[in-house]
Amino acid sequence: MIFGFDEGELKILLIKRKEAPEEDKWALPGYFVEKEEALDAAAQRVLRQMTGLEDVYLEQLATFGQPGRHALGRVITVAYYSLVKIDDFEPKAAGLAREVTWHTVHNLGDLAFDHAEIVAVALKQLRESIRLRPVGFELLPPAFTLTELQHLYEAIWETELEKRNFRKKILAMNLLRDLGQVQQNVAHRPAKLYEFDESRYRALEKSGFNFEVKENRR
Amino acid sequence: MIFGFDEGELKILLIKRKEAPEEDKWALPGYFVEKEEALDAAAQRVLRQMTGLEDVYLEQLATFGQPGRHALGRVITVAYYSLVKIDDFEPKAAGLAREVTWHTVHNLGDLAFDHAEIVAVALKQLRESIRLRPVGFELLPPAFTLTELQHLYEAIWETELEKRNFRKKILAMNLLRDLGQVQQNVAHRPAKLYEFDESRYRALEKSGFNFEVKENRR
DNA sequence: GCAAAAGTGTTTCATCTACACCCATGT
DNA sequence: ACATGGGTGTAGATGAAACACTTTTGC
Repeated sequence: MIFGFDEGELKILLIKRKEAPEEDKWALPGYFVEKEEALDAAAQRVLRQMTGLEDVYLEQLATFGQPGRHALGRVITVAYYSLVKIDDFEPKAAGLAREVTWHTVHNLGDLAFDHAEIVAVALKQLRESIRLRPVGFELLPPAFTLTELQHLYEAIWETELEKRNFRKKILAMNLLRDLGQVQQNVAHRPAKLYEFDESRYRALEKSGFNFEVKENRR
Repeated sequence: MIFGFDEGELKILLIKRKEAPEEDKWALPGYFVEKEEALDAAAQRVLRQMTGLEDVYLEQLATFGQPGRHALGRVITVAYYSLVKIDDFEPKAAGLAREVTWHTVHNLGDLAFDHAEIVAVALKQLRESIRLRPVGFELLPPAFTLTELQHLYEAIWETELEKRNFRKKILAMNLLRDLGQVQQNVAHRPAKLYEFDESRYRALEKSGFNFEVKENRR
């Protein structure tokens, strides 16, 4: 699964299959693991083939192996999900795909095979994951505003957060570096741009710090 | 992986292999998935064959598929872990096993294949899991004391907790039912026995309650 | 009566929550 | 000058942390 964030919405990259079974249905991108290939390497390879991206956040999710989940025989899927910065690439149809596009993650409609279930599991994990680890930043451009970050959490949690407390909480963690720059050409007071300070996070983590964002609803 | 809790220690059930490769090394119990068997069903089957137990907590952990991790060919392992009440059964050697015994989970020594890595991943997940969900009770007998529960957390987290605050926190959740019974034949004031009220937990969960045990070190 | 663990209350401090107004920019 | 979102401070409530002593049993 490839997650992205754009226009305030959590998106997922789907392909429209050009082959049976499940021809013309939307499906998760994926392909077979090679004979002597590690699972992580296979996930990275498929991701690279789909997006051209390397060095992105990639994590194993779960393995799905119900008999009968694929019409042509027993297929066991080791699902991975990755978080990408959505404007780092332009989706192009290739391989199994007739079309490749971003879909808003809520209301995906029917998906091929058991892919709806896989997406549901991924979403559940993603929601937990952004709460307890600073992975949300993987979905944002290198420089972002606090409001963008808040909208990211709101999109993933499907909730609205209280602005002042969210900002206070995030800034109090001391993990964002103020870039000294502001937005350009916006018809309102321009917001400050920040970047995530990964090295500081690693240092704090070692000394027992725990990242946590509370779900402080509005 | 089969976790148990006994004598204040977190234990794991290991088999001593009676066949090459890795003969006579301690290994995680496991076996092949059948041709038309679901993964969950296979995990349950292996667990039943090892312990005779059914209806226990069982959860998929992760999938391990490095080429070369098994000497005789490519083996991909879908690891599950289960939490059992340790005195519900007596381990008996069978199948691949020359011996089957409980081992204290810290300082396991060398394990067969990459099983040490699998145990490490499981431990990490178990630590998170007992913090955020009431799964610790799966490791305790149906009636337990608060001190036993505390020792369970201490064993899994490898830390010491502050007694009063731990008890206050746990009791405040209102998830334990006082059985009105006390320990028998102990050379000190007998402790009250409690049971976990699962139906109350399910109800609270639906109305937005989140189980969480803080790591309040002593 | 002594050893051993069970059980309990309160104060202090930190964090969370709720809330309303001024600021900087483009048009 | 107005519309738009950016940005901030504080008081009150809540929860966490730290602390020592009394109780009940077996021997």
